[in-house]
Amino acid sequence: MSGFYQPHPRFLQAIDCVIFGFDLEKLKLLLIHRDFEPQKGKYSLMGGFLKESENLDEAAGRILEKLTGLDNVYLEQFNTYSEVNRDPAARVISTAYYALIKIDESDRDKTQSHGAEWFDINEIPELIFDHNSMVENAFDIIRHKSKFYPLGFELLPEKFTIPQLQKLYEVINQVKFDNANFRKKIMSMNLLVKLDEKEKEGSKKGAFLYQFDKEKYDKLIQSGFLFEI
Amino acid sequence: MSGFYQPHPRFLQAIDCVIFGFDLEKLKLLLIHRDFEPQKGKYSLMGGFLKESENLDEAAGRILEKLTGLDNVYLEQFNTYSEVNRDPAARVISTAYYALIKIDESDRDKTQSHGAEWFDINEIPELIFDHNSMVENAFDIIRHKSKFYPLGFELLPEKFTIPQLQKLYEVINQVKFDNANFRKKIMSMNLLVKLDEKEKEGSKKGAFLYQFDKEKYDKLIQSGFLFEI
DNA sequence: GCAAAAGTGTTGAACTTACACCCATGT
DNA sequence: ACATGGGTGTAAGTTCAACACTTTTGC
Repeated sequence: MSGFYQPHPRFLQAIDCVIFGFDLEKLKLLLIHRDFEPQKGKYSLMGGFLKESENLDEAAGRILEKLTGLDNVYLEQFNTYSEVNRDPAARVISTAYYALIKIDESDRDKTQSHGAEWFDINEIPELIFDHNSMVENAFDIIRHKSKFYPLGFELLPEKFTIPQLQKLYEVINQVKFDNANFRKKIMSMNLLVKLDEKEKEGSKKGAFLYQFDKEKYDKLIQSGFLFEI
Repeated sequence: MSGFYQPHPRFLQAIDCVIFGFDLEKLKLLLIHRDFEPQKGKYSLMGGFLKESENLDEAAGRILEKLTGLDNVYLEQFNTYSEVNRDPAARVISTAYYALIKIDESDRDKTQSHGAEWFDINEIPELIFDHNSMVENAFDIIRHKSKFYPLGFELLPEKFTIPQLQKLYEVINQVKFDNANFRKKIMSMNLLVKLDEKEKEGSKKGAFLYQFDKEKYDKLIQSGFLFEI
């Protein structure tokens, strides 16, 4: 039974993670300052190699946990990179994932011990191999996908204000929205639960905090509802 | 330089193609009746293994050409499947592509010599391994993507009528559209060139033929236009 | 002449957009 | 008291969905 595939070549299989975060001001990316070979000293995405005992999703989760301490994170495969010389040291196929994490929940000790730093999405340094392409592709995908799926809430704290949510969509789409209209659109979906607390950092008046109601969203989806920003 | 990655395992890397076509009535998929092991006798997607000398896009193009004789086809990677036991014969990672082809241009001799047959998308038989999941995933993606990108024209002959275009979108989305409104929406985009010919098979009156103007589309995109059905 | 599909026109409802305006509060 | 960002209201413009209607032709 195991003889059919003998003549075909085998490849090293890597995983790279494009990790997005939002600090309530800017969209950020978590990058590694490499103190290991190859390309020691440069910046890169967090990555690793696939093991015999796991699938790619599991490997991506393992790698992300190692860096951030976070489990149960929004993590999605988006492309597999396979240029023959993408990695000059060896033929490596790399499957890329993007992760959306809540910065405030990540483990600072872990990220620091890996030499990881947050970069503004508009100020990404030169990265190794094809990692800059991976970042661009991932950003394009979340920009498009965030319009039709409630991805945004993965990047915000559990409790957030409407202006914070608006700011997030503005930095993702690199546009300005009218605050009155943005609010109306979001509210008309009935997906947010208003809390009795206010957030007072951002303004003198303070803004009410809300939570995303995932159960309600799942129910609405069943009945044909389309999320759209 | 080549010693860094030594301890990591290597994997067989396959490519599988979900090949869509439209016969002006139904959305179809090109499947192989396997007369080879493993799983001889069952149906599967067309696939193959990655070579040392090529990347995945090139491999997918090669495999598609072998089956259909077609070059320069709309072909896009959409997911990499890596379950540990997805192929019981060996650990194989498979990157899946979907192709949109014009049935009338494919090489019948080639497809027949590979034992390939067209199946209605709603009547797909049981396929080997995880190929049924691949088909479902690919269909979901083209359904979504065809709303915002002019994918449909890849499936139609060079010259087509508005009712044919409408029928295509109806079978992709499994809905019925109002013909007056569909026509208005398409026409308002100014992307079709009306020809002086009529198509007389489909009806007594006959319908005018049109061509998709790719150059105009590219120009409009530059200036911020959004295609949407 | 009638059935059937191609193609046009009209209308009210729904949704967007722009913008004026009020509210609460720290300084 | 006033500047600042939070939050509400409204009117005009645009798009959308439903459907009535006309056209052409093979039988």
